[in-house]
Formats: sequence, C-alpha cells, structure tokens
Amino acid sequence: MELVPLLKQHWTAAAGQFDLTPAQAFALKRLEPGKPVPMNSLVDVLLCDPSNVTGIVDKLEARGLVERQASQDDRRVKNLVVTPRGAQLREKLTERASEPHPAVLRLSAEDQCRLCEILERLVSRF
Amino acid sequence: MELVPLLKQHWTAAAGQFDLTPAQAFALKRLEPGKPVPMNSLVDVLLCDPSNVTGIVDKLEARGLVERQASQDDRRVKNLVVTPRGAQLREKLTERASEPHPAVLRLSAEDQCRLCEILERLVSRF
DNA sequence: TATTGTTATACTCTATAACTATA
DNA sequence: TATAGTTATAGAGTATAACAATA
Repeated sequence: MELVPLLKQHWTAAAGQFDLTPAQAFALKRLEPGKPVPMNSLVDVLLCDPSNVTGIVDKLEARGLVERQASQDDRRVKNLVVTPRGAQLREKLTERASEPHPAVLRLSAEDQCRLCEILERLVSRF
Repeated sequence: MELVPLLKQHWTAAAGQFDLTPAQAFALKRLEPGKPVPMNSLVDVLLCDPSNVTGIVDKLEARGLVERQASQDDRRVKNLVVTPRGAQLREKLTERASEPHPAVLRLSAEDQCRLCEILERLVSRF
C-alpha cells in the first residue's frame, strides 16, 4: 500500500508523455488491437462505475484512438475497437511502462526476478 | 502496474470505513503520534503538490484528527500533530489496512512470505 | 532571492441517480 | 424486470500560478 503513490506517479508520468491521463492510458493498454470488447468490460479493469467509462472512452475516441461499434449480437452493447493510430500509441505506451522504476533497480537481481514471478501469479488470480 | 486499481480499491474501502478519503487516510497513516512533522513532509509521502496538502490537512483538522502547530525553529513552518482522537482512528485504520487482500491469500504461503520480504526491501529504498 | 504554506482556478476521476434503449 | 450505456451532478484529487510571510 505504501507503494501506491509511487506506482501512480510512475504511471502518470508514462501516460503523460503521450498526453493521456492515467485512466485513459489504463483503458488503452487493456484494449487489444483486433479484439473488440464491450464498454462494459472496462469496468472490471478500471474497477470504476460504468458512467466513468463513458467519459474516458469519449476522450480516447475524440483523439481517434478507439472507436465505438454497435454490437451485432446485442443492440444495447457498444464494442470498443482500437484504431491503427491507437494501436501505435498503445505499443509505445506499453514499451514506456515496461521500464522498471528506479527503486526496483536497487533490489538485487534475485529479488527482481522473484518479485516479477510472484506478481505475475498474483495478477493471474485477480 | 496492473494491480494499481486493485490496491486503490482496497485502500479506498479501508479508508471509507472511517469516513476518510484515500489521501486523507494516507496522510493520517504517515503521521506518527507524538512526532510532529512539517506540512512539507507530506509532499514526499503523497507525492503531490504542496497546495494539495493544505486541503487534505484542512479536512483532517476539521474533524479534530490532527492539529497545526507553529514551529519554534522556523516561523514559516507549521508542524502537524496527531490528536488523541486521530491516534485512535489511525490505529484502527492501520489494523484494517493490514488485512491481506483476498488475491494475496490465493498465493502459496511461500510466495506470500517472499513477496512480503521483497516489498519491505523495496519500500525501504523508496 | 529562496522557501513554506495558502488561495484561486481548472481539469480529471469518481460515485450516485435518473434516463433511454434494448433484452 | 434487468442490463448496457448515457447524462447530469457533486465531491475529491491534482497541478499551475500568484501571493504573504519568513528565511
């Protein structure tokens, strides 16, 4: 919990390099190019209210990074599709965010390795 | 980074139990009873602008959880002191926040132990 | 000149509630 | 009745800039 402000700062800086807010960047990072998903699915990723997703997607769409598409199966649903421009930005963002935080580099190589493994298992159970 | 929303949700829930916002709870948790610290020091903990600290402390002070005290050494500085009521709430908060997240409990006992050790080393280098 | 803390402002995130359209 | 998404709204966090008091 003590690390949350640190992580937040790291992520905000990474997102800011591409003129994205943290939440916008989170959403973009979770949208896989070529795999449309309902707006709905972002609620589980961002852990926020559906009404927030609207605003976040609005801004991404206004910049031409994602598009809303009417679903064929359920006319209530709008699917989100990453545009080519969005995919390009997403890749750069992912690359930038993969850079380890300086504090992590101060750990031993063994600790870094173990931390990585354990966190992967933790994420997969989330 | 994928865990940030999860951590945030966990912390928001813990803080909410005591009618504190996440930032207020963070500040209170970092103020040790009996050890006055300048407002300034919260900037490094919350990693935010000094102007935000004013507002966050305002709300804690309005609830009688902390107090501003003029510093003897430097008349520009205001020291923050946790009140008895603040100390009581802080203890409950710390206790509540120490409860492991369900996702962590799904890890093996060995992983939990290692994660704890590594994170402690990480925090100490922060 | 530089620093501590404040104020004013604007933007984003966030939840709540009420709404439309579908199912 | 229930669900997907929107709108309106209000509260909180955040940074920027300008300011007063002090160093």
